Amino acid sequence: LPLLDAEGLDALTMRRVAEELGTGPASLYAHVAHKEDLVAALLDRIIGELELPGEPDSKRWQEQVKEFARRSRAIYGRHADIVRASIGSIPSGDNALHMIEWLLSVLLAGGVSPQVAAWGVDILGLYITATAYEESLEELQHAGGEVHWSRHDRDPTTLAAFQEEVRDWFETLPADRYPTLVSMAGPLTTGDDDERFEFGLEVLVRGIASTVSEPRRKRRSR
Amino acid sequence: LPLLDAEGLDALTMRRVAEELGTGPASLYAHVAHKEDLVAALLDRIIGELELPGEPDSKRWQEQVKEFARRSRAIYGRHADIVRASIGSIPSGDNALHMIEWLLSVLLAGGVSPQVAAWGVDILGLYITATAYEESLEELQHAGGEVHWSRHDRDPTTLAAFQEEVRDWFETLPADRYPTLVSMAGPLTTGDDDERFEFGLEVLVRGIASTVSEPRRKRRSR
DNA sequence: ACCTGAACACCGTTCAAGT
DNA sequence: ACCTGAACACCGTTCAAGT
Repeated sequence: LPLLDAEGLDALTMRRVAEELGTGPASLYAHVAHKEDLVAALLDRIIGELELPGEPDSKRWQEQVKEFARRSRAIYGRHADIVRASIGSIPSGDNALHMIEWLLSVLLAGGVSPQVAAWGVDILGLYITATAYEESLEELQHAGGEVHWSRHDRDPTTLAAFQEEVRDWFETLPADRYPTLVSMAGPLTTGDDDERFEFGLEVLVRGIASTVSEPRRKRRSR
Repeated sequence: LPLLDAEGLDALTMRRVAEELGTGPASLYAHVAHKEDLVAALLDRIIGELELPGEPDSKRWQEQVKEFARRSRAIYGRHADIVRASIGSIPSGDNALHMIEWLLSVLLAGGVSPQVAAWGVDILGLYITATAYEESLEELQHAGGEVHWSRHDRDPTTLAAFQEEVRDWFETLPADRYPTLVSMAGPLTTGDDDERFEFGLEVLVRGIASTVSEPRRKRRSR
């Protein structure tokens, strides 16, 4: 885990792990069948860090789903690009199952149909992991041949400078071929990762909520 | 390209490509700076296969966005797991820029705000590539040490058998720990890739459309 | 400008042999 | 049951040397 956090998934080779443990690479195969096994175990360990945001509450289901997504993203963000290992696999560890169990029951509590809840879990998971993976790539720092992860040196100054650079690039594209791209250089480079993540979350939750038929409003609430 | 299509991105090593071209791996570095360059060129070549679904039409923008997504998915599906190379990078090839230009103008034609259009392109791209990547992993076939890609041998019988297997697995989970998972075994294993893709697309387009304030309906149309 | 052979510094995994 | 050294069959990239 320390090796992963410091240098990322690519540095997590059987040889480096073995070295860290003071042994040779072949010895690891007494404990795991493949490298994949080792990474899957590490991933479930990390998913276990997630604290689910309370009991399903039908009145707050949309906020609960969002809070779940935010926490998931934060945890992946803390562990380099481990999330890459979770893309395209239904995680089946104990911690992952608890997570899915919780998310399903929140959606059901919200009045979402079983089919939409099932597929909704899929698409929310896809969104969270794909976003976290993209963001993990931004954190990658090459320094003297070594690769380092760092979530917090993206200070506002650096981000602003980077966005300005990209905006300039958009603005200098040939306006006859890409008129919209050129004119949208501003919006295209607006917003940090947090804002973008919230936007996508809002789109997804609204889309899922739109499948729920509004219950008749009570004459007097309370 | 034939090597990619037949054996996938992992088989696309500098050595194999060189062999295919009747030369040695070092010779490739006279034409590309890194392997990444080669893969990026291949990716833009493939994005070029996409036929954009006509001029932006404000009355059909939602259907146009969906059709664009379907075609993108289909093209990635035809080329093994090349889409993996596009995750987490803003593709900047000529063909990719045209694609973004078109999608932005469709969203704007639909009355979506510039900011939502910009972020909407992001999230739609994320959805398409992440889905296509997940699906590409399903197509992977190991045969005698060799890896093969095949989109069409997922016949309905095989799919049904696979879904039944997963459903049985869900149903045999401990019901006291995972009550919802067990009771939802049915919905969780319902639907093929096409249905799931359409569902996610519907959710996203509804979510984006929900940001557009409905224009006053004309008293008499036509 | 383009190509080459040979090498460097790595990989995941296997396997016979040990304790 | 667990561990080991050595090897196998690979990687991407570099570099001096060639045309």
